[in-house]
Amino acid sequence: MTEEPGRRERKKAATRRHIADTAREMFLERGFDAVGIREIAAAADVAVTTLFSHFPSKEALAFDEGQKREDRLVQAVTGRGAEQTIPDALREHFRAVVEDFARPAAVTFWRLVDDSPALREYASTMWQRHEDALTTVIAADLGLPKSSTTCRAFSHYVLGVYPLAREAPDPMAAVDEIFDLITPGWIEIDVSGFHGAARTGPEPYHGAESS
Amino acid sequence: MTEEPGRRERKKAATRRHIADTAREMFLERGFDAVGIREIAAAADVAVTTLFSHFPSKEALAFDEGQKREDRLVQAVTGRGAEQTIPDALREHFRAVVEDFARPAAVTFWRLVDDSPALREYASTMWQRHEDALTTVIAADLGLPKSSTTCRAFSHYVLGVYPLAREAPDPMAAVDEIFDLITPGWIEIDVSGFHGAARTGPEPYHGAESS
DNA sequence: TGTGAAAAGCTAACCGTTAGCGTTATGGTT
DNA sequence: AACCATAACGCTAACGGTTAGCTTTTCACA
Repeated sequence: MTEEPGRRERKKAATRRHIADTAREMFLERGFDAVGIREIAAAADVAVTTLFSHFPSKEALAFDEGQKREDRLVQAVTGRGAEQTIPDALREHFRAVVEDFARPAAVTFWRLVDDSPALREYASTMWQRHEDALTTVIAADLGLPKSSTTCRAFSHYVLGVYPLAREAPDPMAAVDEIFDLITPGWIEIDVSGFHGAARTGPEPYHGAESS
Repeated sequence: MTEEPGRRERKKAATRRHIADTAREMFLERGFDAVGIREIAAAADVAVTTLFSHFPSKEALAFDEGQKREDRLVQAVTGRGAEQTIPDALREHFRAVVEDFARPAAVTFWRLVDDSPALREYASTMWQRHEDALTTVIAADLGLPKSSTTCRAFSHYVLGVYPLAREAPDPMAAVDEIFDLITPGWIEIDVSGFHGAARTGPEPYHGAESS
């Protein structure tokens, strides 16, 4: 599956990387809104249609690692230690994310985002998608239906750390504050399983899906 | 202030209503994405520029009562009874919202929204704006800074009921479930004031705003 | 070497939105 | 009663992101 990619796929990946790099440079230099798609395509020496065959939108050019971010989030839940609860795993994950946000490259990137309404909105819809992914993986882990209100509420609450951690004066403290509010008392009200450790063999939910 | 509007403002309001009505009809008949702005303007017999002088975007044509919704939400906090806590006031508010969602007109409207990615995204950014408004009003009510992590986390959590209440099989139960999770134990960890009643004279926060 | 498919390209548009500028109607002021 | 500032509306033309339709190039594999 992940064998030698072959020349074709290597070239494709190279084109993709070249477009993204060119765009990022231009964005950082002149701002997201001040750079047009046609300009980027010209600068990268590709056709506009080629650009859109690699990226679904202009915003996706700037936010390239979005999928990786989501994968890491899901991984934090599925790949947690056998003795670790879901909230603890997520706290650990977000502490790492916050450290990542502090990197100089990340700082300049997020400044770029803050300067563009289009990018800000794209970011918040990205958190939304992450929320869906987190709900799915937690529900699967606990053997609950994806539509479980508690699962959704929990994921929604947790994903709130993204914007908070970016805007708080002390992001790491904000993360801890958020997770400290998830007391056993809160969670145990409805889903005692949340504080259980990782399952060895998850029992998938087989409830009703549609009428 | 709210005196006789005068012929000018009456005509303006009439134009606005006429545009919105025309658009809503067309949307319901053919779907949001299948109707173009130029078509709507032609059907309402106004210029495209006139349309955009009344509504900031195509989506705003469908989502007309967005601002009213936000006002009611804020009102639920500021206008709550002297003996009512913020969570209780919000629970009551959202129970009413859920009943509103059940109206036949609302049902068809939200079906329209669900069928259009553009409208769905617009809705979620609307919840976002509501979140900001709720944070502001709660922070003011409690005399905390707007940037208070707990305030923001709380507002974020609460606003999660909008999508949940729309998608849950039993919306009313979902609302109660969400608010039942807000235990005194949870809130008291950080903001004991959340469970206090309405203030008679709020003491505004005077802390540091920048650097 | 030939063949089929993926990748890249070109042209020309569509669609939401806005800028620039002119026209008319209205409300308040002299 | 004449007048003017301005709000409301209209027209034209464009901008910028995105896509459809179709051709050309590049590669994998026989």
